[in-house]
Amino acid sequence: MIVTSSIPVKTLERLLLYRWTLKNYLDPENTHIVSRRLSEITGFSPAQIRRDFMSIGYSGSSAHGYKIKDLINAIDKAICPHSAQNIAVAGIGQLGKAVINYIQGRSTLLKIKAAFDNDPEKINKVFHGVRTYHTDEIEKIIRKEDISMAILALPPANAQEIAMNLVNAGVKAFLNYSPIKLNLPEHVYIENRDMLLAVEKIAYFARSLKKGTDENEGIS
Amino acid sequence: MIVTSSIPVKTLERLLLYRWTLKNYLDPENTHIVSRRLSEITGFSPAQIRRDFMSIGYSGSSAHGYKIKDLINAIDKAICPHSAQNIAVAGIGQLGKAVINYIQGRSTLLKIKAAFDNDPEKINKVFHGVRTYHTDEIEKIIRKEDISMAILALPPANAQEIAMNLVNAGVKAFLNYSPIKLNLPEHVYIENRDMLLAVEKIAYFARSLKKGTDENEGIS
DNA sequence: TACTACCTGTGAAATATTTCACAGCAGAAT
DNA sequence: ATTCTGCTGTGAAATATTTCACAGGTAGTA
Repeated sequence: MIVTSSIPVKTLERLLLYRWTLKNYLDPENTHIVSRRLSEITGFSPAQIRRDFMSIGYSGSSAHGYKIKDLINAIDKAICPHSAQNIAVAGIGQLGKAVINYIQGRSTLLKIKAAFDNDPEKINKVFHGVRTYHTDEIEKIIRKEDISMAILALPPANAQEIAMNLVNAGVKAFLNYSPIKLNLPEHVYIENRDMLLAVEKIAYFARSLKKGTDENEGIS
Repeated sequence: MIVTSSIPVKTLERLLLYRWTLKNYLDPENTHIVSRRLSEITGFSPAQIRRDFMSIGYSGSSAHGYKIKDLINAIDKAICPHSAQNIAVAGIGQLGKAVINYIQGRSTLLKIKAAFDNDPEKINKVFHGVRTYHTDEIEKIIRKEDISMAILALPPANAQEIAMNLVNAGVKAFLNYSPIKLNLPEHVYIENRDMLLAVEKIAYFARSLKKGTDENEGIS
């Protein structure tokens, strides 16, 4: 058995997107898909798609392309959880609730099991099946619910401290929507999703494309 | 004068982060910064940081490093708007409101000028200074307010159609939080931010890091 | 002035990622 | 059975991105 090293992050991201796309595409009419078609849908090149599937060891047929059901299974095996992984949301303001709204129920194995906040008003309220606890209870609840991931949707002032508490309780990976650079131990994974930076990024492209007759005019 | 071609996307992202970091770092004590220090804060290597600044033509001093104020200006000149750019939010549910909450007021030149929804309950309400209009008015409002960018926070069912209406009205770039692959003309820029994919991504790392004594065990 | 320490800017090397291009296969058609 | 078509898998090339490593600069110190 070949024990390959880990999948490159970019490949991982594409695989997740293929998986999601394929689930939508699959129906009795469409049991198979060829790389060119998937390319049209996702925007990645056919060659890249084939290479990505190669990287997880899935082979298609030269006549019908890839069998969608098997392909999804292969992606699952390579990069999706085999057992439940539980999530906490820190900060149960508008964004925290939006995240719960958005995530909860969309995955069978990834579940939000608790929310944390320090506003007494919010404690013990249940939203979409998620109970909010006081941040003092992080240690206890994280261990009790076996939570290994957290989504931060907090005001920046508290984010660092609360993230550190979560790490100490056993959280290994963060999705950080708070506009702050977290300073956490090396072994913790952090994915930053600052909305303002995202808007600034698209603003750059909106400008480049504004009057552009061609696409290359980043700096003038 | 050298008219370089456009900045690579990854460099752009880092520059935006430097800019934000530097703004926080700047105070009477810290007028200058060296690449090593900025590396400690941002996690990018000193060589990369120097090269990024090189790419926008900003030079530091070999004695004191980079003068923060000038550096921020140089980044502004290279990648930030020189005049106002207006934004619309499509879908004024929990996520749409969270986005407005988060963005509005954090940038002087990027402003959310309108929201769209088709729930009659929401029309004409004003939230953080942003009025919600019916989606039928997209064409009119986008042109009136000179909006070139849109943030999509809609249920997937409507997203494609509304995005297309926005494009027809003149929107050039999208930040898409709806879990859907948009099919829009080539010249439109789309930045996808599906939250579920983001969670699945961190879940992958949470697993790899769970019991790992070393960091390379993506597939076992 | 001379020496030290530490920094930037950058060519060149290293690495990572994507694309090219084609051999080889499998079903369809005749 | 043979030919045709269109697809996958993949070595090799191309491209993009990051790091190395060091020349050269500037301030501080004696």
